[in-house]
Amino acid sequence: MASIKDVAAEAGVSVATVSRVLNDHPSVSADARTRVLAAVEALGYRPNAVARSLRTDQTRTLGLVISDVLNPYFTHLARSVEEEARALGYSVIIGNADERPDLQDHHVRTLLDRRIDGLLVSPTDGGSPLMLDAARSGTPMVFVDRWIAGVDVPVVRSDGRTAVHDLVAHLHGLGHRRLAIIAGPAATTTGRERVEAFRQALAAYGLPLPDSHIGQGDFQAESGRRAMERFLDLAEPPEAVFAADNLMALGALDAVRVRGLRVPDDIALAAFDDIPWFVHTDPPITAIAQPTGELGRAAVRALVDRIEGRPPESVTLPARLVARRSCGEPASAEPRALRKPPVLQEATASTEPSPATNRSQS
Amino acid sequence: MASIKDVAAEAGVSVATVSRVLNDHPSVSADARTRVLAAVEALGYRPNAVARSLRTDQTRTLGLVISDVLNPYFTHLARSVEEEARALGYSVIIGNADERPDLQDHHVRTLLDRRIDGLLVSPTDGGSPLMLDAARSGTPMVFVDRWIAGVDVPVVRSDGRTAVHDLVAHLHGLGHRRLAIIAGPAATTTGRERVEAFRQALAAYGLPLPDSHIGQGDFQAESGRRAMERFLDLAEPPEAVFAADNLMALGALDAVRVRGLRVPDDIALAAFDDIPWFVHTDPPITAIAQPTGELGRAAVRALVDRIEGRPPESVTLPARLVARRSCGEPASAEPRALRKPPVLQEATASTEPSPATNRSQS
DNA sequence: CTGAAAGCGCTTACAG
DNA sequence: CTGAAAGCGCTTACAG
Repeated sequence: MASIKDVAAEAGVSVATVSRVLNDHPSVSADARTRVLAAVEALGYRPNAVARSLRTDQTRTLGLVISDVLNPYFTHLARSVEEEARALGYSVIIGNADERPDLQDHHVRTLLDRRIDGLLVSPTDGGSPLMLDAARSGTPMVFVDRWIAGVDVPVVRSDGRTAVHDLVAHLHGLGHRRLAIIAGPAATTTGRERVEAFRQALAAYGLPLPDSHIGQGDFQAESGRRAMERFLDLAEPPEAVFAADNLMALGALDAVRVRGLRVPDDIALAAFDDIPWFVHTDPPITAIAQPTGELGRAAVRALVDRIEGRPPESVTLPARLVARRSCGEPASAEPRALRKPPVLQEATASTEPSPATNRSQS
Repeated sequence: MASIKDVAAEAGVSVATVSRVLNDHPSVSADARTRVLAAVEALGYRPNAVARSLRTDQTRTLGLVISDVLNPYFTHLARSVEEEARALGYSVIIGNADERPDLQDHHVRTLLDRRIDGLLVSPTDGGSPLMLDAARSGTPMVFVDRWIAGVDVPVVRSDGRTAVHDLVAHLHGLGHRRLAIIAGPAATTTGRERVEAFRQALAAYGLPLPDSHIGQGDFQAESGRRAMERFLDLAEPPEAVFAADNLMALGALDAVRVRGLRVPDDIALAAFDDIPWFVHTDPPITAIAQPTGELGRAAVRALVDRIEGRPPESVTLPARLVARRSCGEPASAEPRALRKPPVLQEATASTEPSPATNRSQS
């Protein structure tokens, strides 16, 4: 592979001049420039990014550590992150933690070793020493979706509180009184918050949330399945179950089906996180939708602000309830306004209609 | 951030000794080793991977350029690639081409600039000059899923021919005679092959495949939707439609639903690529399943063989038909053997039951 | 406008 | 077993 020396030799100039041409430095003669460019062309020369990074101490690369690539919510997030990063001249390296703190640490370490310019993370847990060190030692960092309390890192997330209240109102309106939740890990902010919001909303209706109606999940399908099985084994099973993420909802749906029962006839089901497939499941699933694409883009902007010395902004965007058919909604409840099928919007559009945003300084 | 010099100073040895300890070089005294290790610990030192790569001319990184991250098939593939790579001591950087040749080139270029040790690609098109150059210039490379003819690059893929024949037999057995296909781009091998296999299978039954029954898609949902609309507009619409990938099937399902029609009552639908959600759609979708995880792992092994100087092997694995309910199968046709819900197997297991494999030298 | 030189943080023959 | 030194491919003050 041709190096800058080869180019310099071919063009009859010094490597310094070649470097200047390559970096658009103003003080290069037109003549030198054309000769260098010709040499670059002739040799098919491409600068070695590794060498450049070593010298400049920047990689123009962002690290993104997500909790689970197989979760469409995070896939969507990752995609929007990469798009925005590319628009700003950065590459992104994705690390998949698979909801495992050890794997998360592995990726953080690898990313740090590669000297990425900044780190975007959606932590799987309350923060390993490594993660905390990274945050404190000044590595530019931004939390997306989930965050860790007590560290001075901007957070870009969506607030599902209002939407959860809307959901409970919706369930109540449909006549459901015995409500249950399949929660995410208590070590994650989203795991805790969704249960809290649910509990508060129930309280507003004077409804109880007994421990037997809180299933402990880990955001993965299998745990949703187990939690739903336990609910169904109860002497008096819940009438409606709210799964704190889409994969647990899928597992729960499985559990219901395996018993030969039906959603929503035998039990209602709703999920946090809306994904294209929820339109097509049997029945279509009522869910709380986050502005995922906008979240990813805002996170990148915050991180790049931080990297480039501008004050980064924490951002909180609202989530919203999308009522479909899995809670026993009457046929008319299917949102006719969404006739343009969401799968296509989500899967092919690079920008969602941007929702009203609440921004708050970090 | 502490450098090797700081460690050397702290330990009272030369940087060469520090380097030897870090790289497990045998000729280091026990004493020096302990002092170095202590210094590393004390300073929280982590070797700079950028500097190491520049010096050793290897990054221990693989590039993976996939056609579309939002496609669960590729997400699954990417995950298994990362797992196997990690097991072999490599990192992987994923580039999402979004089925766009220009974006694909962007990622290949970026990856090459970073001097990744090898490249795994599932080409979106017939091969840009850049891609061809890379292949010919000796960059270790392996094609996964899709490939480009005429270049000497090992291919790891699955052969769907038999499964497509099985599908046609299945459709024929259910009484369908007017069959149609939503094809992938002719510029991709999988796009062409699936149509070819379908055409041959139809011929075996003496069934025609008129041009009006070949919808041209691009592997994305929107194109499946449009193709299905055109089929439904036909004076005599097909009785069964085979979508050449899962996203186009989803789009097609949408188109059917929007017209107020039902699958399979009004029209049967089958898809290439099986994904966890197909179990839960309404109706559950009959699909051709690839051994995706095994494909990803085999591709990594082939690439690493190539990188480390061993002869790489092309691998072809069989795909298989999974009959469900979307083609008008009788209720008993739902695979009871699969009672353990596929969503959980796919989403949480890291290894599928390994299918019989056909291996052929590249 | 241009080039010689230093240096980024490592690894690795070479000499001892 | 150990260290001094060269060098990987760049960029960038510094001097001219």
